[in-house]
Amino acid sequence: MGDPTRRAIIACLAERERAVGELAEELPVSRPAVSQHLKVLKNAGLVTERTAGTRRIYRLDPAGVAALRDQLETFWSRALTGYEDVAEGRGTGGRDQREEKP
Amino acid sequence: MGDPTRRAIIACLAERERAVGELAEELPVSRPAVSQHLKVLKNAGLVTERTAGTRRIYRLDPAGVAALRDQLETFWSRALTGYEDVAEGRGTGGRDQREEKP
DNA sequence: ACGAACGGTAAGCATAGACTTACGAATACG
DNA sequence: CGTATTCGTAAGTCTATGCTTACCGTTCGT
Repeated sequence: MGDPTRRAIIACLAERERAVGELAEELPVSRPAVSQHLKVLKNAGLVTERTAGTRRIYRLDPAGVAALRDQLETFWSRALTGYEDVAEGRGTGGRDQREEKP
Repeated sequence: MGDPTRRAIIACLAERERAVGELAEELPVSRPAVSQHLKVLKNAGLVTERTAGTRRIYRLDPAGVAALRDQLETFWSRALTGYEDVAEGRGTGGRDQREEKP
């Protein structure tokens, strides 16, 4: 979604890959909060995880980012050109799953 | 924001301009809810208002839509190419005012 | 001029979700 | 082995905000 913290995380990871603790240091929120955001972003296919010792390095997934970018582009371009049959119920994207089933 | 009802309104208005009541008929929410969304969208510069008798016809504002589309495009493209200095505090866009001052 | 249609606003409620503290699991290190 | 580091998860709180009902103003029709 359009949460500021979420966007900040994206921006930080755009700069370079980071561990969870590193992200938490640069952001005004606690480390668990960052962890939760990363979980969502991972489920959305926007970031990938890499384990290095006790640390988890997170990295943007170019494919996922490009996919989301294209879906947004499609939606807003259709809004401009006048087409429809989009966003009637499921939302903008198919890339919307939220949680792994517990 | 990324609210489903908000997107549905955008999609409806992309098809053709509509009055408030018309939108409320096609959506699963009440008329005042639509009215509130339209207020936000108007403040965001995404729709324009036209009075026709007792009815208010709403229409997408191509300029505003294009502006938002470009800002999103910029943000996500930077995420892909690796740049930063975006979304550090104010959010993605300057086009973020929420309410007219009371 | 009176009633009806249309729509914006206020007030209140309820749910989503973002955050924090507390705890447990996994790995590195002496 | 025992301790420290790093991180994920659970539980609970709190705020933002999307929706509804109720009310009022404005415009049109007869």
